[in-house]
Order: sequence, then C-alpha cells, then structure tokens
Amino acid sequence: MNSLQERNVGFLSDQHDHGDCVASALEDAIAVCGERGVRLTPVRRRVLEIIWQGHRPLGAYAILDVLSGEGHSPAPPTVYRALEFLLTQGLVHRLSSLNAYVGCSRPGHPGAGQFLLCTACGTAAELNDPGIERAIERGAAAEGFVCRDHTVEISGLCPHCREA
Amino acid sequence: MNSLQERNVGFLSDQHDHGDCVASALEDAIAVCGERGVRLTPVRRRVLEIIWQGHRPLGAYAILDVLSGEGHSPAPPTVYRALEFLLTQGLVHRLSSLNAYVGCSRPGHPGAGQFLLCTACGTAAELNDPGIERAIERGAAAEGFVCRDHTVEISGLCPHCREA
DNA sequence: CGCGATAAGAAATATTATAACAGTACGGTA
DNA sequence: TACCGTACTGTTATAATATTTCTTATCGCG
Repeated sequence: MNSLQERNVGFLSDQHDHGDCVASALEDAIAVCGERGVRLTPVRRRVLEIIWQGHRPLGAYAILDVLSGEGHSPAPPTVYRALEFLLTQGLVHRLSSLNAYVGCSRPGHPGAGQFLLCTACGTAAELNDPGIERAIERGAAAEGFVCRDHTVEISGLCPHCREA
Repeated sequence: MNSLQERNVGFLSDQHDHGDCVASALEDAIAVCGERGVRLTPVRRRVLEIIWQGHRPLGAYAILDVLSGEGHSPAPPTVYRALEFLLTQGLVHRLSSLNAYVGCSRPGHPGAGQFLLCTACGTAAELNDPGIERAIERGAAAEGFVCRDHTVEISGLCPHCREA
C-alpha cells in the first residue's frame, strides 16, 4: 500500500480508480491519527471521505448537505469542527479563493501546497513544487519578511478543458 | 509626480508620508479612469481613498462603517459595486484569505501580484516578483495547465514585528 | 465505576456577499 | 435645450459562509 506517500492528485496521470483513492486516503488518515494519538471520529472520518469523493473542492455547506442526505442532519458547527480538525492534522486543505476544501495529497505532512483550479470543470490539482516554494521564500526574504504559511491558488484551464 | 508608476507598498522603504500616498494613488486612479473613459464617481473615489488610508486590508463592511460615519449610510451593494469597479480597473486587489481589499501598487496594470500579510500587525505588502510568477507559470505548465490568474498570499511576520 | 478531557448536538447569531427592482444622473444627439 | 438610452446608485430582501455559546454525550484512563 501507499501508506503516507504522496497521492497523485494531478491532471496528467489520474487514470486511477476513484474508490481506491478514497480508501487509501482514509487508510493514511487512520495511520496519521493513530501515530499522533488523535481521534478520527466517525464524523471526522465521514467528512474526510466526502471530501475525497471527487477532485472537486467542496464547500462546508455542500458537505453538510451530503451528511443530511444520510440521516444525520448536523448543524454547521459540526462540519466546521471536523474541517478544523482535518486542517490541523494536515489531511485537507482550504481553498480560500473558493471557500472550499480538498483532500491533501500528502496526508499529515506539513506545508501548504499550491493549487491549480480549473474554472471550466471545477477540479483542483495540488502541486508541491519546490520551485514555487523557493521563489516565494526568496521574494519574502528580500522584503525582510518571515514566511509562516502561504496560499497559492492558480486558476485557469486544466489539460482536458483547454482543448474543449 | 509619479503618475502611473509603481507605488512602494513594501516594508523596507515606507518612510513616506501617508497622506501623500493616498493623494497620489488617487491621482493615478483619476488618470487611469480618464484614459479609459470610465467614471471614477464620488462613491468609487471615496471607497478607493478609504482603502488607501492604511496599509491594512479592509473588509467591505469596514469600508461601509467608515462611509456610515460620514453621513451617507449606503447599503452593502453600493460598496461591493464600487469594489467590483475598482477591481476591474486594476485599482485594488482582493485578498481572499482575509476577505479584504487593498490598494494596488501599480494602478491600472494587469496582473495579480503577491501579498505579504503580517499576522502580528495586519499590514499587507504587495510584491510583483517575476521570479514567483515564472515559477508558478512553469509549475502550471508542467501539469499542462493554462494559467489565467493567481492568488498568492503569504502570511508571516513583517520586518518590524519579527523583532518585537 | 467515576473522573477529567475531548467531542458532538443544538440554537442563535455574526460576517460576507448577491439578487432584484426602482429611481437618478450622465452623456450624446437633434 | 429637450430627449433618450445607458450607466450608476438606492433600497429591500436574502443567500452563503462561518462562529459563539451552552449543553450533552462519549472516550480514555486510573
């Protein structure tokens, strides 16, 4: 299995089975939480699964709707708390330009990642590009700025949509 | 005057007078709008001034509050419409990680810019770093992605706050 | 079991943003 | 100048996103 390795969430080679993708994301999450002694409770786990169902970023209320269709009808704080936990553990990312959430391609790893957001089909791909990170670090340092975190969200057309 | 040149909004050499800064931003805006045949109406102009009062990003409702304290009490759409205009004309930027707006350092120029956001004092500095832009373009291209726009918001500590 | 800590439920509300429609001011033209 | 069409603003209502607060339940552990 690919425990704790980088999951492919790019555009170029996503010929994988989607169910597998969710399943392995979940395995990683269980492993990460186990190691850290934090609890991947049913709600948190279910929210993570829902987020991993697609490569499309999901809003908190979209997640809420899915949960509601399943019998539970939790209130917003339940979802936001689950998301906060998942963010803290590095299992999901928040895309602030979309107010939406996606699974993290490197569960449990630190670092922010960069995102390619297709405006046509709505998919998101995560990069962890050292070149971009270096350039940012360098640009910040030139201003005497100490970098703690970054948001890099690139919108445009994915390889599939640019042709259509 | 510095008509249409790049305004310094960095941390390193902001020893300028703040009133001048607002005034010259306004001059630039008037020039840009004049050239383009679009109207910098009183509301739009006032919103732009309010945004330029500080290096701190301002939320739409904060702008609304300032306007309310001045006798007008416009409703939210008035402010959002002014902001939309200013965004379209390249006179302000929106920081999506903060849901807030700042003046653009290169009024009227295309391009997204990158932002250094100090979590301690709340100031924002704009970069237009070709190195970062190249790295992003390159990273996107490697995934076959066509870049249309980008959001780069770096949070951390500015030179003043890192010492304190 | 019983205790302390962590998580979830529930209600209300805050914050950010937009839709829809009515009225007003502006700029061009005759 | 009077008219007309467009662009701008006012107003009301509401949507979408997120948080506060307090209560109740569950978990892990001694």
